Order: sequence, then C-alpha cells, then structure tokens
Amino acid sequence: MVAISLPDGSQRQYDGPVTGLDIARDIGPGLAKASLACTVDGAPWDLTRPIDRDAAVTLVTGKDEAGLELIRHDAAHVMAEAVQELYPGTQVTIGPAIENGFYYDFARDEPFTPEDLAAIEARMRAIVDRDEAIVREEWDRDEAIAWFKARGEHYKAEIIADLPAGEPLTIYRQGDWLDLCRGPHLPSTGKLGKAFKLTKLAGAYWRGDSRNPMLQRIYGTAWATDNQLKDYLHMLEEAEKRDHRRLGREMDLFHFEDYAPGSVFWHDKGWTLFQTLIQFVRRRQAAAGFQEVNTPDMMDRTLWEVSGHWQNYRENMFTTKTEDERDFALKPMNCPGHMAVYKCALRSYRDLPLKIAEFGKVHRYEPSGALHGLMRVRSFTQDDAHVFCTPDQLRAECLKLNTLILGLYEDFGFEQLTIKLATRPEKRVGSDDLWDAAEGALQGVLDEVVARSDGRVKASVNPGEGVFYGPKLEYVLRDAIGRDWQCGTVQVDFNLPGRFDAGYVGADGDRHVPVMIHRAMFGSLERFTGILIEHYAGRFPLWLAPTQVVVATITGDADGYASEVAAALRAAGLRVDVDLRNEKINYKVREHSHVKVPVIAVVGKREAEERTVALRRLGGASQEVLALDRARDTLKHEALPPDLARRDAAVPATGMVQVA
RNA sequence: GCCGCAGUAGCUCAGCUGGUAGAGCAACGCAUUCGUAAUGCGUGGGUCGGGGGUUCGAGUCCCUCCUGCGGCACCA
Repeated sequence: MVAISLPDGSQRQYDGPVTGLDIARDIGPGLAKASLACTVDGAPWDLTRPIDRDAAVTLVTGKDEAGLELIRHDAAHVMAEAVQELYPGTQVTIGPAIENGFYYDFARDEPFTPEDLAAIEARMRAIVDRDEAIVREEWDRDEAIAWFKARGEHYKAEIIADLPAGEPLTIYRQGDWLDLCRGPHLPSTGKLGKAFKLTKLAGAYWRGDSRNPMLQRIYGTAWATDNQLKDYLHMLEEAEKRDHRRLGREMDLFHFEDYAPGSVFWHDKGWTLFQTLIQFVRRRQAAAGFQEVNTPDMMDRTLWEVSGHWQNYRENMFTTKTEDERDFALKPMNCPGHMAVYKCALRSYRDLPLKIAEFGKVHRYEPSGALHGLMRVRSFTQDDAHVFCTPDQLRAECLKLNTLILGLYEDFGFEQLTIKLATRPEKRVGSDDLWDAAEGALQGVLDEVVARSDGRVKASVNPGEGVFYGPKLEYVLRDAIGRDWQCGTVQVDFNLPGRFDAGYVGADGDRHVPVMIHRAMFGSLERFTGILIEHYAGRFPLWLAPTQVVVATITGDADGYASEVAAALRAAGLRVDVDLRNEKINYKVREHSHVKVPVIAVVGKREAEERTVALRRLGGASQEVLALDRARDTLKHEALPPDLARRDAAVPATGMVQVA
C-alpha cells in the first residue's frame, strides 16, 4: 500500500507504486492534461516516475513557477535535439533554464547564423509534434563517460567526470536523442507546447572562463501559453522604448563619437540634468559634514606606485609619457588625490572624522566589448568621497554613510535594495589580519542595516569581489522595470593610509594611522543619469526635467504675452523655453510631448487678455487654466528638489522668499 | 578582449545575382494665424564608417582597421 497525501489535505491509497500522472488522472482529466511534473516530499519528480512509498505529492502545472522552469529546461533540450539533428557533429554542453527563458551552449566549428535560428526553431516545433516520450534512465558513470566520448561529446564527458562519484547519474532520453540531466522533465516533448521563440546568438566561454574556448550560445524564451509569450515580447519592445541611448538622442541629452569611444558629449539639456543631480548630491553631503575638494586629473607615476594602482590596476589606466620622459596617468580613482589633501596638514584626532568629497572625473580603460551607452564608459564622474577616521569611529561612520545613501535613493523612488559584501580578491595589498578586521567591520554594519530595514534591504556576499585595497559594500538598486544596478559603494581601507604614511596625533599624543572609508553614492554620475532616464522612461519629475516648461502660443497675437509668461516663470527659477513658431497648437503639443517636456503652458488671445495660462501636463489630456501668478507659484513649488521641499515643509510658510 | 551581427542623408530604413544612390520623417523656403499629439506646396542634403585589393566598372565581392548592437568575460 502506498498512501499519497495531497496539498488540499486529502489522502489517496494505492495498492502498489503509483505515478504522479496516475494521481492526476484520478483527480480529473483536466489536471492530468495540465500536469507537467510533481514533487514528492518536496523533491522534484518526473510525472511518470513511480512513487513506491507513502509521500506528500504536489502536481506541478504551467501555472506554477516550477512548471515554467520545467518548460524552459525542456525547451533547451528540445533545441539541443533539433541542433544535433540539423548540424551533425555539434557537441552539446550545458543548457539551463534562466529568467524568462533558456539557453544552450554548443561547440561547433561553423558559426550559427541568424538564419539558422529559424531552421532550428522549425525543427523544434517538429519535435514537439512528434511528441516523443521523455524517459528517465539511471546510468553507470564510467559507461556514461565512455558513451559520450565514443560519440565525440567531449564536453559532456568532462561534465560527467567532474560529477561527484557515488551519486546516481540520470540520463533523459527523448526519441533517439539523450542528454545527461538531473531532471525532472516533462513526460513528453508534446507537453512543451509551442509558446517559445529563439531570440539571440552569442558567444560564451566554456565554464564561464575567458581562458577557455568560446562556445556558441543560443538564447530562447519559453512560456506556458501563447499569450504569455506575446506579453513578454511586448514587454521587450516597451523596454526598448525607454533605452537611454534612444531617449538620449530623441531628447537631445548627449551623443557619442567614434573618436571618443566610451566618452560622453553632453548637450545642453543633458548637462543641465547632470548638473541638477550634482547640486542635489552636493547639498545632501554638505549637510552630512563633507567638504568638497578638487584634485588633478593627471598625476605622476610615482604617486600611483605608492597607492599600488600602477602595480594592480595598470591595465585599466590611461598613461602617457611626456617629452621629458616622465610617466603620468589619468586618474582612475580619486583616493590618491584625497590622500594628498589629507597629508598636507598635520591632523589631530580632533579633526577626525575628516570627510573629503569630490565630483572627480576618472578615466578607466574598459574592455571595448564592455562599453554600453552611459552605463559603461571610459571617462566618468564619481560622487566620490573619503572619510578618514579612527578605528573606533569606523562602524558609526559606515552606518552614517548608509543612511545618507539609502535616503538619496529613496528620493528617486528606489526602495528595493540589495547590499552585497565583496570580500578579499586574489590580487590585493595588505595582510590577512587587516582584511579580517575590515571584512568583519563591514559584516557588522551590514547585519545592523538589514536588521533595521524592515525587510527592504537584502544582504548577500560576493566572495573575492573586493577592491585590491579593501572589502566593500555594494549598493544594488532595482529600477522601475525590475532591473538591478550596482551604484553606491562603501569600502573600508586599512591599507592606503599606511602606504601613504598618513597619520594623526591621538589623544595620547602619539602618532596613529587613520582608517579610510571610500564611498560613492550614485557611483558614476553618467551611469546614474542613464539609469534615471530608463527608470523614468524619460518622463522626469519636474525638478529633474532639463526643460521644465514650454510656453507655446496659439497665434502670433499672443507672442508678447508669451514672452512675459516665460520671463515670470524664469524669474521663479524655472527652466523655460518659448515656442512662438507659426505652427498649429496641435503640432507644438505633439512635438514637445515627444521630447517629454513635463508642462506645456499654452497661451492664446484669451489667456493674454485674462492674464492666465493653460497648463497641460505631459501625458494628460486636460488643461488647467490658472492666473499667471498662481501658475508660477504652483510650478515653482512643484519644481523643488525633494530635499528642499522637505526643508520648506518643515519650516512654516511665511510668504517670504526663501534664500537657498 | 572573445563570439556573432551591423555601419547608406540629422533620424528610421530600401537598394535583387557588381553597371557611378532612393523613401518617409526632420531641416530650409513660401503660403497659412489655424484653441491642446502631425496645415499645404516647394527646395537643398549622401566621397554609401576609414584604408587597401579584385574588376572595364564596387554601396554591392575580398582583406584590414574603426565604431556600434546582442551576449560572454570584466566592471561604477
């Protein structure tokens, strides 16, 4: 007897071994049809694999996340079968399910072409039509290795050889084709359905290591229903519409040139946005006790040797030799410059913590394949700072930085965060004792931050991902369409101050070495601007919009008044354009809406006579007619950056103009 | 850096197997003064990414370099 308990609490008795499919059939033909796999006491289990003991069984369908994953995994297998049918001699390697889809890495001398994708997809559909039974088999390890080797499947043989000995090794057979796989799988290829599509071709290193040969990866997406597939493809189109490279051109924010790969040409509007962000950070960090400095972009090699960059970061640095044979480097980081500022005076413990900030433009030679719009560039501006403090102050200072950073993100609506602790890398300076201390300090900070965050902040570890001089906390934020971006960092550094022979006089009158904390909040201002463009899809909140208001006339009669309106709004600090062109108002509204101007102030004869403006919000269909003074005050208030808005809210309004 | 793909007017793109370039939008000019997402007519604009080669002849074929796109690797 086998007793099966189901998720609804019911129990079923069977005389002997039973399969998930049997159980599903007993419950109903609809469920039998919909079931893809099951779990047995929580473990994934093939639908047709016998269960010979009492167990809790759950049936998995395409509606479950686990079911979708099965579909994607099977899609990978079916694709591999199709590829090997069409292109004999191609070796299979690995093919997992991933978010929204799957991929499979193949080894083949001939490159796949985009046209091949269509052929492969067609063959996949044929395999689904064949409805081949997918059968689980347990094989002996050595036999499996020999079997794959005999067929020239060297990668697969290598994978099996690396599997821990003693564990049962499972092979899934579908038709004439088979693959090593942990499973589970669908009962047959027909169950896969046809809601899939091959999406892209790419190279990928064997085992993810750039020293290994490059394989050919084919990506696809797969879903339980055609509608889900359609929705997903539609979502991709929408994401493309908010691509910052496209919006940057359409909104006239910036451009790139072939002769400066990875360096931005900011246009007036983009630079206005960029500077607005800098002003915002500047106010916030000044309030937190930072002083702002500026250090040279180019410094002598000897400085970089002291810092260790010349030895550890050279391949990322732009260097130059001058006529007099001196080596210089464009700064890839601001820390050595800030060390110089710190060191140029005798520091006492009373000066600590000393917080030095700089909107420093750094240059890094990034691999050509890494460049990507504003997101990955070779010259960028960091909202960088270094906190020099005593070891006793370290923890409290890290916590203060955390508060500052999280507060900043909230003002842009980024509330879901992951903070990763990146620990010591292989290539590093300093003793293990120092690394132990630094990693311990950050772990402690992280634990406290997570504990106090009400679940908004998640923590994880990135082993070996620290910088060569110290471990770091990486702040990863999630944007409006669910993508994660690493922006801020807090790095603890017990090394650089010593290398630079920096010191302070303690309360005991002796000389001590300070601890240094490196921090960036937005990280790269260029990249953060790109993230914001995509996050807001170009529809910036009023305070960030490069052009906040366009005053547009209906007829030439209103030109004089329009200029008056613009002057009044500009006097209130707003960024205003005037559109006096001899065009229809429809045309003007359409054009300014396309470039995402948040407010269009329409003025015609009527408004001129009544001294009003008709405000039209981006995306809105209606207008609001306000007296000019009223419109000015409303917009001025709305255009306040969040920090200044809070300050104003905290101070009872007096009707007096506030001086920033 | 590696794999694949691409580079034609400001933008989006067409240009079959080689026979010295085309559309829409934008721009400019003229007319139109028209109340909330495209007024009409007209005009100009390209050494087809750079260099080299094959050919009587190259946007089209070959080589090479550059840049971009999608991944991989790397990373803010």
